Amino acid sequence: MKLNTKSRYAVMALADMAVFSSNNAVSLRDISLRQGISLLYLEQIFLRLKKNNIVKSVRGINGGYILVKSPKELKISDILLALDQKVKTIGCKKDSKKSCNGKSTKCITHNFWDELDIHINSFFENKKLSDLLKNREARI
Amino acid sequence: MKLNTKSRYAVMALADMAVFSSNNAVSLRDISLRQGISLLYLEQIFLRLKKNNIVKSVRGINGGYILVKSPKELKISDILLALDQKVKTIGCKKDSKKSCNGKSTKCITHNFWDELDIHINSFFENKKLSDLLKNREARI
DNA sequence: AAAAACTTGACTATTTTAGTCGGGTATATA
DNA sequence: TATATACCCGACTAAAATAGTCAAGTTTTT
Repeated sequence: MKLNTKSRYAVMALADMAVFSSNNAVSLRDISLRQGISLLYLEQIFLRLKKNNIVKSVRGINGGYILVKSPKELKISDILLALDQKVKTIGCKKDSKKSCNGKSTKCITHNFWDELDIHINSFFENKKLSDLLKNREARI
Repeated sequence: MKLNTKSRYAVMALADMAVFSSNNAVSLRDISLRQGISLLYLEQIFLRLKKNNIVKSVRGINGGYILVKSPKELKISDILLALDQKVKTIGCKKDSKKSCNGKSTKCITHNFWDELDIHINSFFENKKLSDLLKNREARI
């Protein structure tokens, strides 16, 4: 089980912004250099962050991106939602359009995966971007 | 983020066994019919469950599989471990053999993913197979 | 003997993932 | 006003993972 790199890099990049923006826009180029993430890939990621109103952009020279909310208010779940389209993580079966086991009732494991889903999502709901920055020994 | 179907089907199949074994071996054919999972696929899954000592097999007519531990003692994490080889779920970067960001220090998000990992794994550690069977409205 | 059921490795089609490419557009500053 | 910087955006692709099948067994009960 893993999150895709888009989500992980998004969290990383936004954390970087939280550290390095001093009311200025932060350019992808700088993030790319500091975090070692491909610039082209970052562009793709920020496109979606922008569409989902996590960041806003400033064009032209000295442009870049700015966090829409403060790190204290930005939930990690908001970030993941912007990239994954779904907070629903795990289901019983692949094709869950039909019922879990092709029958009318819920399958044995149905409630279990629901519980897990809640467990994981509440973690992301309760974490703010600013929480990542506390007590870190690691600086860029 | 999702678990692969092997893991999900394994949990489903073992839950089925917990319900339907009455001290008899349970055949994959029966599980396949009840749960709507391909027999051939179940074979592949049970091979690994057997290797990891989650089930033992009885060959020949009336054969099948038997849970090694009781459902009350069998942790979900044991099952996932048998199929995934790893409980480690998420890291900062794809190639985490090197450090997270190609530098010597830990990256900004490193501790965060570690926390998440613990959060998820403790869920699996604390759930027993028997827990899935409680209060279920859904029967096969 | 025959049938049921486990055993095992190899194989394959499909999907997902990670990431690149190319050709834009906007804007600050010299 | 030229130009460099930086955002914008859809399309594309190579590689890996996934889900599942196939074939050819072996073992054991009846």
